[in-house]
Amino acid sequence: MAKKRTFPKPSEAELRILNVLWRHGPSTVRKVFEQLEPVTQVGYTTILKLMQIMHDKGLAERDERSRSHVYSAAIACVDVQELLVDDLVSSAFGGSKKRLVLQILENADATPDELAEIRHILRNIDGGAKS
Amino acid sequence: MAKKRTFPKPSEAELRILNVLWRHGPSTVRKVFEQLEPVTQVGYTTILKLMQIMHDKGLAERDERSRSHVYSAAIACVDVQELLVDDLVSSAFGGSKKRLVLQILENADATPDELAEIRHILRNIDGGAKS
DNA sequence: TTGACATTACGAACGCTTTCGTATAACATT
DNA sequence: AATGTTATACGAAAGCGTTCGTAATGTCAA
Repeated sequence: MAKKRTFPKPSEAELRILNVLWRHGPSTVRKVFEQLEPVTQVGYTTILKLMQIMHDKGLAERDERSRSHVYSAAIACVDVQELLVDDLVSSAFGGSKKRLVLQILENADATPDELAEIRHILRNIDGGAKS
Repeated sequence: MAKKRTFPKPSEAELRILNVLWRHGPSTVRKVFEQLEPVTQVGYTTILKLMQIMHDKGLAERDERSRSHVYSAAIACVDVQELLVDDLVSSAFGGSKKRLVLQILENADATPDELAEIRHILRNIDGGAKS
């Protein structure tokens, strides 16, 4: 059977940090801080604390060999995306991924023809879920 | 310009209640409780309190004319869905709805041809966002 | 070595969500 | 009217996420 990664759902602040780690690879707290500070306006020790917590939770790994610990994401971006999507789908789309996709597409500017096409393709998705 | 509904992001418990209100229409606390209790195992006064808070926040309206107040969703399902999707997209998909859709479709069983088709259609979406 | 600086560790506070116990009020039944 | 039932209102506690101040520790240059 397929391997099943299981990890806690990252919080919003944790997700911001994960995004930096995914984009920049293994980084010190300072590096992450420098990326986030202009945006979030948050202090250095806050980022530090969050990253320590992420390490405790298993969301991040760290290399302690040098004084400035080097953190890296312990979970794949795509896995988190999948978790969050599943979460959203089950809490706000009645468990149907199809509905989520359709909802997005309908709010976009696609022609009726294109939409019909997509509907057809989507028939595969969502095994038993209602349309 | 288009009307712009603005409301706070519903919490998880609030979303569970909203789902009941959307599905069943205007309901008393007891009705909502009866729907959720088997699933969430939570007490009556908890649901009551939550629904009162939702009323305060403007997420729900209530008719107090009869002793048992009748609550109804003050926001449309599709509006909440849009809010949550935008939230997810900006926090976990680099702001690109296209990436979200593609991610879902790739995890589904669609043929390469179909995927190519969808990619083509998606070119419209996501004005400037990178693919 | 000593002082300045950077880094980690720790603890605490604050806000928000979720939960429930208890009090109070309205209603129904006898 | 008295009693039991059902509703709302209120307050408080517990849990989690986020934030930061401060202490402790390591590093490096003068």
